[in-house]
Amino acid sequence: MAAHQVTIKDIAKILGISASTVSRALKDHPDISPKTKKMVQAFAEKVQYRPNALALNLRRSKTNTIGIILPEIVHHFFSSVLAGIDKIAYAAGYNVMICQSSEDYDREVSDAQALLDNRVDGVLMSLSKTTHQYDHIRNLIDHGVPVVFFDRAPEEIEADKVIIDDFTGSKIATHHLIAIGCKKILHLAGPQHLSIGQRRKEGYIAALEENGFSYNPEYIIKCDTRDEVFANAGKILKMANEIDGIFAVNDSTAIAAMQVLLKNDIRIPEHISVIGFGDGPNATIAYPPLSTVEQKGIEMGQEAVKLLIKHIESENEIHANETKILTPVLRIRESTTK
Amino acid sequence: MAAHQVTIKDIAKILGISASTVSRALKDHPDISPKTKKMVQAFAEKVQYRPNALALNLRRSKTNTIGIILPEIVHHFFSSVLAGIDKIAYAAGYNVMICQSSEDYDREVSDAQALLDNRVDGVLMSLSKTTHQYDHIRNLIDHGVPVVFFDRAPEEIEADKVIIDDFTGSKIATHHLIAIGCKKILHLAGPQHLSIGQRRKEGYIAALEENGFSYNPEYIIKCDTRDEVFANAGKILKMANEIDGIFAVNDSTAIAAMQVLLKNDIRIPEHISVIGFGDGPNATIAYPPLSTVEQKGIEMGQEAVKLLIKHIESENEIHANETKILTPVLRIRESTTK
DNA sequence: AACGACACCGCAAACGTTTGCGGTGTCGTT
DNA sequence: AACGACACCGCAAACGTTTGCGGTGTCGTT
Repeated sequence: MAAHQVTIKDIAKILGISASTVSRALKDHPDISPKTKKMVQAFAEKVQYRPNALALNLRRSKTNTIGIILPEIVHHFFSSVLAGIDKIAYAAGYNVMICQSSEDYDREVSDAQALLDNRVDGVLMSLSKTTHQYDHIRNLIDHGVPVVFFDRAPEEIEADKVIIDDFTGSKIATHHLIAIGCKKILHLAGPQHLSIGQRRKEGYIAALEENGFSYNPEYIIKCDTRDEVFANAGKILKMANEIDGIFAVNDSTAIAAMQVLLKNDIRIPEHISVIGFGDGPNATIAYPPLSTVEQKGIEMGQEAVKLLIKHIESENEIHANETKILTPVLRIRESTTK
Repeated sequence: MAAHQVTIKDIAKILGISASTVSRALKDHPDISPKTKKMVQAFAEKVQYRPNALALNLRRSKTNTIGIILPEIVHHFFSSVLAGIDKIAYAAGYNVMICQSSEDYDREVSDAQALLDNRVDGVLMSLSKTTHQYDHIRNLIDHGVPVVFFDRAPEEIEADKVIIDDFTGSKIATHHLIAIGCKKILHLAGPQHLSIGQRRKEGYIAALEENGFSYNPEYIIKCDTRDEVFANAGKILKMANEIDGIFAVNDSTAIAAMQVLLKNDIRIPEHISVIGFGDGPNATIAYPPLSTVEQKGIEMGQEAVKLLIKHIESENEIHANETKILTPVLRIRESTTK
């Protein structure tokens, strides 16, 4: 056991011909006689010859591998994106190499370097929350590695991007709250240096203004994780008498907020209506089922990897950067059904 | 732009020395004079030289890459395992190449082949539900690729394995139901050709017998996904009058069952107590919060990759296969708190 | 008889590294 | 003067492929 894999050289030696002939016979090159081809192909089949991908990669300096850098694997949205990527990549004959930055800038930088060292054909990437500069990304691009961003994309970098229309999405969500009668809406917001956090806040503000409501900065709290909700529970409960609606930047924040409110006998949606953003499986499992804005991770992954493969395989044609914007859809459930 | 990466040859040519000297200077080999070392190292630093991983891999036929084959990425348990793997692997200097079989045997076979072609140093794997034969795995092992299974492992294959003690886990869960007064307990079971499904059923049966209950085969339904619960809703509701407890093979099945029961005005836990298996974030979000058996995905991933790395780096010492059994812990929540 | 056309195959270099081995040059010692 | 010890460096082969180029052999044609 631990048998070494049979190589072209092995076949050549055993069959008494040169490695070049074996190589050509295997790929049906016209220079090789039918008799030799048959012999080589039959023998290769018999010994289960498989080309060594390492050698191929080195030769053509192409690896048929796509690198992925994302903030967290254990996160329903990102793992759906992964699933979408994987499906298309597999069908197109690419492998995927995955790195998670764990929302850490330094890790993101070293991941980018590792992918470059391994000569991946392209990189799919979503920024970590702690990333404020982009030299590691420019480094990839300067070395000819195509980069496509999904979800969290930097405005400063020219590249293909697949994002959802966060502005419109949160505008729709806020409009919905207003439509069912909410007048004082709290926004649990994401970090403002990520366009995603910023856009969602802007959509919220725009919806208020379109409805002639004055926008109250006190009704915006930076709070975008379950833990932050619990940390800010006092603050939120103190406002609970004033407000009648909450729009949270993501579902798990919305759900945690609902749990805090329910525990303090504040009824949802009768007292406060709540809407989230994302539509993972949690939304349907939550109590009450959470209204939210659907953010199709699988579709985002598929679109991103399609753009990347197109870029990779278009070789040296000039490449015009594309930004694909997915339009979000409102999913109304019981948390906003009075 | 699209600048090609600088190589040892480039450095050698520019500095007017041989590639061998550059190579040795970079790794501080004693044969090289301090002056040359300084010169090479300074220059390499300046031009940001990075070794080409492809060439290194070919040379030492080692890739510093770990292959992973798992059924689904979009699944909280598996994505936590991934996160656990990634953390340890990254710290140890390994990259990870991930393939999802999507519960499809053919895909699993071709994934295994792809990992072999890419000469990964080892494989971490959890079987798909449709895998009933193991030649693709034997093929890996026969070619000297260490394989470590996690969670879903075949009994027929000799290899390192990290599993949880499914038998004890479900025995504990069933005992708990009995302890709070349940006498007729329905088991929503997993597929019986996977040891995981089988063991959990056996634990359920053992708990019944230890308490002197007769075991009723009609109280076992093959049903281990949300969709299957909805498909079997009629059957389950028909039994709802007789039974007073449900032990489901996993959390999402348990939660779907609770939703079906609640919709038909059957109260939980007053009328029927429900317990699951897994303890993902869904359990705390469910209504009522779901009692379950904790199955630490992150820890499982970490243990599995540690075993694998140990195997990889022990080289040619004889390797005794280990099976690591993680002990599950009961998490009591409101779904079983009368 | 000589030449061209064609079929078929192998040499060698290349991708970017590493490393055993041998070679040169400079000392100090006898 | 000759030798040994040592420092320092380069050649060449190797990992497993691919591919341009050239080479040989067999025809048929004139």
